Amino acid sequence: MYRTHTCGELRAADIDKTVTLAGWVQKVRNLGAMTFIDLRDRYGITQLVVGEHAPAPLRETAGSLGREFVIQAAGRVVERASKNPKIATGDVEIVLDTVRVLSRADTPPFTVEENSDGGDDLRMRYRYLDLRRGPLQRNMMLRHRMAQSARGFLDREGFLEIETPFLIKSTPEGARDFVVPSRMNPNEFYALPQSPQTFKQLLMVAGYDKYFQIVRCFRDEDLRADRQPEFTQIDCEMSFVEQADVLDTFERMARFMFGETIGVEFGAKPFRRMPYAEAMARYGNDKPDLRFGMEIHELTAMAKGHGFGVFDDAEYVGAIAAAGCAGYTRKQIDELTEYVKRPQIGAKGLVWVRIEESGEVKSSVDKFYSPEVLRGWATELGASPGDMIFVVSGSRRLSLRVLSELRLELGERLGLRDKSRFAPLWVVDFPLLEWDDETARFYAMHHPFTSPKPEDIPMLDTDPGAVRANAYDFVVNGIEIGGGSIRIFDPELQARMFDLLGFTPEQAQAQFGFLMNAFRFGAPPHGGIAFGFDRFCSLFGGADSIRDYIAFPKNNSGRDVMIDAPGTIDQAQLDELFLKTVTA
RNA sequence: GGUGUGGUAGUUCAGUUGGUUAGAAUACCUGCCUGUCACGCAGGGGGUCGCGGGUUCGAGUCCCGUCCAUACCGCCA
Repeated sequence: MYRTHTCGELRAADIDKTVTLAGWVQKVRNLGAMTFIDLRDRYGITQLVVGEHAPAPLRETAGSLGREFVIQAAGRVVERASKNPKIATGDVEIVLDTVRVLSRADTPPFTVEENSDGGDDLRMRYRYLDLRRGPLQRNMMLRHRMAQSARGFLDREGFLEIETPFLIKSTPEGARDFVVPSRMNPNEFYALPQSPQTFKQLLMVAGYDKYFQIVRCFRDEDLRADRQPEFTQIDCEMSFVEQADVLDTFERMARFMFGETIGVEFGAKPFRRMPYAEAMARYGNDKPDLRFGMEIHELTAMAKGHGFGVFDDAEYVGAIAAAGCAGYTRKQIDELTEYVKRPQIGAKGLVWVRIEESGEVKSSVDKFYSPEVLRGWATELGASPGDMIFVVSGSRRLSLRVLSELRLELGERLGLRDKSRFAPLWVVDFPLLEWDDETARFYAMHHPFTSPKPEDIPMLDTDPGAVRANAYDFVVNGIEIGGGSIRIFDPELQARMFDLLGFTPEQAQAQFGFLMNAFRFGAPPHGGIAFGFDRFCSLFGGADSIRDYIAFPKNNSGRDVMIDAPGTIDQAQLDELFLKTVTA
């Protein structure tokens, strides 16, 4: 037996016990006659001490220990002369009788401590050392607890966890696929799933009316702080449900996970449900951050006809009111202007209206607008003395985008985006289709299996762009955590959808024939949802990046810098995969 | 594919207008130290200034190219 206790469990009650610990040496403090050793494992840190009366070999071994050596140390638990309230085991220490080096270690490239001195790239290359650190270990434990809590909830609700294949078929729609060559089928390729979407629908046809899977998904697209090429979804599907049933079930799951893993409760009131159109109009965004107000108000009618050409010619004029920001200096306003004029956002300019504490209004457009008109804007926005109004104009689409970015930036600057607060909501009634100018066709906003709202079905022929879908997103703090829909289960309607999306019947049959065929053998009404589990974890952990919630993530270029993947393969492997048809 | 930021000691960074032998902290090594827990004190070693080219009497510093990292835009049904 290598140990009797972990490095995190000894307390004052254990005093006088003889114990054996094993772990990694975090730090050696040699004071001459006595040596202190911080011994770490994933449960905590325990201080070991070798005193002046210890035998010479023991003192020698203790003095020779380096960072990250793995040792086994035995001794007696004693009360500390000076306690350390910063660690859980800080009341006690172990007076060593023996210490054995189980494994030596090179000097680590960065300090393996709570706050490492290493940069991101280096920590990624030595991820196994980074994972020894408290912050990463706590992230991994949070992730584990969240997975267990979701699994437990779904199990109790009668969901079956069923695995679906990773080697499937490539589809041209949606994200790029990772492809895998097939040795036994020369010049043919599997694709890794972007999601188990079609399989879970087939499971519904098969009668497994409540399915879930905590499953890896793959998308060969560019990365972000919150996007990895392989990521994990809590993927769920239910039969004989309407949208309200799905939202109810997974709202309960979310509440359960919040409560059980981070102790956050939301009270009895259901999560807010906001139509997509309302989210766009009030927040300029389909995933609004509801931790703060500062809503967008349209001023188009009020702003036109006063001789200010920029607004007169604009399709849309809109504004937000920043509470308490009337004191913003010219420099601060310029900064914000520059911020929204960056190419990523694309504003042409930013008009400001200052409402002084005295009630007097001042603006960058005083030449065109009387104080009465500007006060009218303030009333529309609900702005009070001491507030600053920012006005943006242009196309509706661009203006809302600018106002959305500006709102989030101001929220950030004003400290309104508190990571310890959570504002969940359901965004519902997404458009079914999105027009793409470049290819001059409609694309499914969610995916081609999403059902239109029954009352909008007549518009499929007259105005497809206006058709709303039975699709919903779960949004928390401006982050899309989950999304799903009620699916089409009528083969006729599904065929019509493919037609709208520009598929010929042959193409539809070739791509998705297996699903449409299945629907001909008794498909139940069904729908579901998938949660981005990595994002869920980083949200709970209060982080912006999902990387520190994934044990072995990829870097910005999709590389694993630790194992140096992807890499080339040798010619023999290539030959086996590709040359059979050529040589046959 | 695009834009911004960065690349200097093992590590994190500073480095002025282009000018002597490129610095600090930390880590590492040696010595001293009986209550440390960011231990302390004294000393020491450690540099292809990402790479390639150019301008210049002279380049860490300026220019061009390139690679890498990172944030974002495009993209992500």
